[in-house]
Amino acid sequence: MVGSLKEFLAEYGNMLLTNVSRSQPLYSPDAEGAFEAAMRERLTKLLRTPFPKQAEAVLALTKGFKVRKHRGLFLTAEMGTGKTMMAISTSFLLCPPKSRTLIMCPGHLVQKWIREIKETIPDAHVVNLNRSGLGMLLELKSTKPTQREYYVLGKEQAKLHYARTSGAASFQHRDHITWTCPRCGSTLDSEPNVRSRRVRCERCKEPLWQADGNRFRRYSKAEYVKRHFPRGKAFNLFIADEVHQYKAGDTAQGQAFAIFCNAAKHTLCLTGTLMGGYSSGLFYLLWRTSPRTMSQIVDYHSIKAFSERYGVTEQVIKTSDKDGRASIGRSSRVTVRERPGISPQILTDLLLERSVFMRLEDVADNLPPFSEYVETVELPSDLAGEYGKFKDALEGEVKRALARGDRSLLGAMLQALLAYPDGARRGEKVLHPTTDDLIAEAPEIPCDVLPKEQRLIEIVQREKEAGRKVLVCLEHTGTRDLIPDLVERLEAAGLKTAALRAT
DNA sequence: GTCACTCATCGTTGCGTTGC
DNA sequence: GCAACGCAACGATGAGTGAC
Repeated sequence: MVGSLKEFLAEYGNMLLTNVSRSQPLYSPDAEGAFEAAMRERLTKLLRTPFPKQAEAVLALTKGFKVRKHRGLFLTAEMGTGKTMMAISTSFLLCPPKSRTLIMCPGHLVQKWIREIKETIPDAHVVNLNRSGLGMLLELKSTKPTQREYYVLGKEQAKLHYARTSGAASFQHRDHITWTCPRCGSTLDSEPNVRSRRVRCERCKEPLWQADGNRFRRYSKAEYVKRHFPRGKAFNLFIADEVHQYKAGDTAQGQAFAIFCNAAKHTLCLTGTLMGGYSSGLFYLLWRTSPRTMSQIVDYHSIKAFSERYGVTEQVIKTSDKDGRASIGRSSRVTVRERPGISPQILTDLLLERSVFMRLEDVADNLPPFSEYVETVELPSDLAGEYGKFKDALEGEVKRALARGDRSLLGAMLQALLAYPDGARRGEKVLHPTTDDLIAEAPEIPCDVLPKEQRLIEIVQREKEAGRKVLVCLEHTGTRDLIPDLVERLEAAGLKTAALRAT
């Protein structure tokens, strides 16, 4: 195990240096040639131009697809660097004027993608696929692109399918139920497990499940693309936003990602956190975006072998004496599990070749100055006293509950202790989540303006005098709802305030 | 019969989306 | 607005299977 970056570099630095110096980067900002010049010229046709560092990332990705003929590439960039802008610009350079690009993203980002495409690509035809029904896909199937077409789809809409119900015939007897195959009439041992699409009659292989017409009547868009669109030709480019959310092998989202990778000629994966600490998190993403390379390294069904090669595994051997009637024996059980940690070799073997990494610092020159600091404010003495008593009472109750194996108070304790300092004038009560018994109580503290609120008002007034607007984010906006109290005090101080709620 | 291995299942907390 | 659902991430356990 490696503790710090210093230790990491001490252990792996030489190996990394050797491998990196051996590899020839496909794109270098200091050695641009005719290809880059032509692409830079084409970038000027966009409605808004990428920042210089963003343009370099776009050129590198485009070159990876066009020159090195990669099928899938990764853009791993920190929040705020402009992943959306870079992906849209890449699609502009990569795809012909009559082309189709599919974007899968979290549902709340669909409108943002649509807006940014319209602001960036001249004469783009943008379609919101994140609606129920397959109408748009049916139309796509029978037509060819007439311009640069973009289809934006939320990951939930991509995966959601109809519900399944039993396809077996059931017979109610006086005191029990029996099931039979609807095709051959064979008697079944039990009701079929409809969660598995593989459940079939053992005798005639008839599927023993069917669509449940009494629930949501819908069809997964990914499944439709898989069944009705040509492999590798349905879309010129598939952009998977927040791709780390699709890393699992057999979840519905992971399957949808795999289907769209297969349906498109190229796949561009966007994320801020490509590696979540475990090597296995990259296994299916790499298999689905670079199947040819991965097939030379490890079998699709050998995620464990991949973890052993590129990650950290722990082997636990449990032994126990196990005498038989006429023998003396010892049995052991070995379990191998993956632990956090990734070999740097994964960078040189798989990632450097097909990734662009970008940090916020890289585009910092084009962004307004930014700094973060913590402003600490003391609790008023009466509130501090009550907070201490409340905390002690809660801790005692939680310890007693934990001794009984009841962990349900932990969340309540955390939220109550976080909320009381800001909501002191309302008091705080903690009830048991299941029994509703009163666990602990903190009194209301009458206070016109809390010190923290006063400090916030001073900061907002200072910004206002400098001609700047202020965005204030706070927690506890649901059951406790601290927003009205804060708005009231800001307005009393002569500040114009608007509450922006999620719904 | 033993062993190594895979697969399925359960339970937990928190978050977000969908359907009603 | 609420319930249901899906997902991540982890640990634990038991059933089933094939090689030896």
